Amino acid sequence: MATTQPAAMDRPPTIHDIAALCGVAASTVSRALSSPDRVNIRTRQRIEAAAAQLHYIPNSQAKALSSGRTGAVGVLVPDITNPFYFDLIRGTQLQLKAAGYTQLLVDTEESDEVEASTMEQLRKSADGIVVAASRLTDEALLAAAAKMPMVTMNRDVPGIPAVLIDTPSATSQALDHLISLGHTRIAYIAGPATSQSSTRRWTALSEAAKERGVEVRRLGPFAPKTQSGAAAADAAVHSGVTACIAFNDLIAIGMLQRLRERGIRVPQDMSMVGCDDIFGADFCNPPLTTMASPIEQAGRVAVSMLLAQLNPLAGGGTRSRSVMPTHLTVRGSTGPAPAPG
Amino acid sequence: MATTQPAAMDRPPTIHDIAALCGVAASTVSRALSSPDRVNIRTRQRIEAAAAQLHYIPNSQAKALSSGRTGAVGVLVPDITNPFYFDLIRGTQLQLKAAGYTQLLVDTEESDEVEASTMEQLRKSADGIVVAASRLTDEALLAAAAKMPMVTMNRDVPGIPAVLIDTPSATSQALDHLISLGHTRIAYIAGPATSQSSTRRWTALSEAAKERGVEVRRLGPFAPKTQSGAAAADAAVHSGVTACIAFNDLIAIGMLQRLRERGIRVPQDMSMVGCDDIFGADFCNPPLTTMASPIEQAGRVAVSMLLAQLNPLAGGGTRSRSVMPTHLTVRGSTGPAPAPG
DNA sequence: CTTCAAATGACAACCGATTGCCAAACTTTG
DNA sequence: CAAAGTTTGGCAATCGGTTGTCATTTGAAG
Repeated sequence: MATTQPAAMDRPPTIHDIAALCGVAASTVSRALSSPDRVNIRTRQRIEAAAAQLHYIPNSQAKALSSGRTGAVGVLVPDITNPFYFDLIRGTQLQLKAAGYTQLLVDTEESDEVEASTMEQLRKSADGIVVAASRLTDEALLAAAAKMPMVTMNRDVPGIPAVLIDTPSATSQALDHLISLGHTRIAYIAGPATSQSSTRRWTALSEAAKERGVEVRRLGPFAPKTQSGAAAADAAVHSGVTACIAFNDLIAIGMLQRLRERGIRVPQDMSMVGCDDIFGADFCNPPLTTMASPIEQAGRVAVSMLLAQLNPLAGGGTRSRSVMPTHLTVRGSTGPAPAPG
Repeated sequence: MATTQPAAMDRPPTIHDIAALCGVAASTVSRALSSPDRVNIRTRQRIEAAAAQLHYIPNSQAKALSSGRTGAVGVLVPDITNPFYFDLIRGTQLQLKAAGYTQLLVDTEESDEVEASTMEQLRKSADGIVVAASRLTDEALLAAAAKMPMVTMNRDVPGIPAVLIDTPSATSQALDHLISLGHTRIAYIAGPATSQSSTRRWTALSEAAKERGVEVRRLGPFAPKTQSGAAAADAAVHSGVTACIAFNDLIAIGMLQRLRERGIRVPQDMSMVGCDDIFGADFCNPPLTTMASPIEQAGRVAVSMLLAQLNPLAGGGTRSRSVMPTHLTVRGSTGPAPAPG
């Protein structure tokens, strides 16, 4: 059965096919498709029609090779299976797609080496990167940022644009909440030693505690996984505190499970506060009081900042810092401090 | 301060830089680095030393353009934020990395159109794809599979290699479990209409129910999200069943929440069975009885099958089908049927 | 009707690798 | 020591676009 289509090709059409079909040079086709006003509108329309007819899709590899722009942005997260990153990834993906970019998502496995080598790799295949919760040193990050446009998430290094989640101030809110419930002996369950977020929260927390005259001790570091919860829970119980503020919800949920196993009631015997309001925080048992923030939006903002760096055309000066608000969401895991004795 | 390094270059080194440094042709460098035995071992060592000294990293775009192989594999999932896919993604990522491939992860947003256009896009930038829970028709999938190597997950189309999770047989186990607890009126909470998994489970379930002489009715379809749980729970209660087998854990967890709001006790008034054993299934309230399977391993197997297609060198014939076992994990959400009346 | 500027489109070099082909160099054998 | 066979390594084309340069066409103005 004959069709109006030219003979079906075994391989994808190129601009040369379009050029042949229209009787123009390949370069004209290239211009018509990328910088439309450099070409006669009628020619352009013919070319566009031919492109549509052939179902032309530009070869991104070739485009990247000759233009130097890849149209891709790398997104580095320490652990894809950490629910905290879902919404972040979703946010970056949506914003990138809206701008016509492709997202290259990489799990750096909580490893500084993997992170560094990934960046090196991406230097050729991405126009820029968004780095969440970097495990690198400030120096290494600065060196990497010098080689390619970068925006960090939850990592504040002078000279590198960043999106920060304001958990430190939420941490103070959490502390006030616990104090208002009568708690005076409180533990901070620390995250990885290389996590700047953890450090910043601890700083904010211990300062606030001093002002308010309560005792906050630091336990850890612990890996940000539910499995760490058992050790953390045991440490908390042993230390004699009546409430814990955990580095994140994963650890907090793990602690809830362990406390339940040990017959320690939450919140009657021990109050728990998590951080991030991840998937699961609202339906664990008891539901977790936690510090929530608009993560998906944070992802979008990070991408916007990066794209502003890549395409400085728009007038507005490039923001180099964006702080996302965080608030305490109180659920069932916090309650009045147990009567002493 | 002078170093032994050649003057630092402002741009990444290429094989030409290496060639110049060693006094050989660029093609010799290319051969030395890719097919080592086509080049004199001493020359090769000189080249390797130079490459190391310059911190040479091959440009993957250029490599792809000239060789036709991209070294990347696309992984398409309908919804990145669905915890079911975390382990799958982790599995594919690990196996791909081990084989020296890069993973291109794409969220197709439960949309057949996005899925189709993504495949078209990937045709140029990936060597093959793993498609999880496709929303496309069999015809569209076959057409796509004809254009590039493909392995599907949880989608059985003759002619396309697939990894299947044996939830149908687990569904029967779940049914037997419920029957042994005295349930006779049971509902299947269906997933998306275009999900073959949902269809396959329903077929297996209704057949098993007929054999065993119990009544199983189908409710839905429901979107595979916790938010759908409310409507599903209401429908289940209204239909008068005493137990539900849900399409997946997300819906089941959403139902648990709704039932709790409505004061319907689980498992005393209603038993719930989920599917997938996702993150959260073990710590929701009550913990969810669910059908579990080695998802991460499924991801690894899918990648292995794909790579076998891409590099047919190894002797063994290519498997075209792999079925992952599934078993019922009983937790607190299932219990004896309520006494009639 | 001529003149000049602006708009347009063709040519060719280039991005950084891969790879077919061939010549030079080497090893082996008679 | 020469002939035949093997390596080895260089040249150049190629992948599919982009982009600088330049010649030509077009239109407007004088």
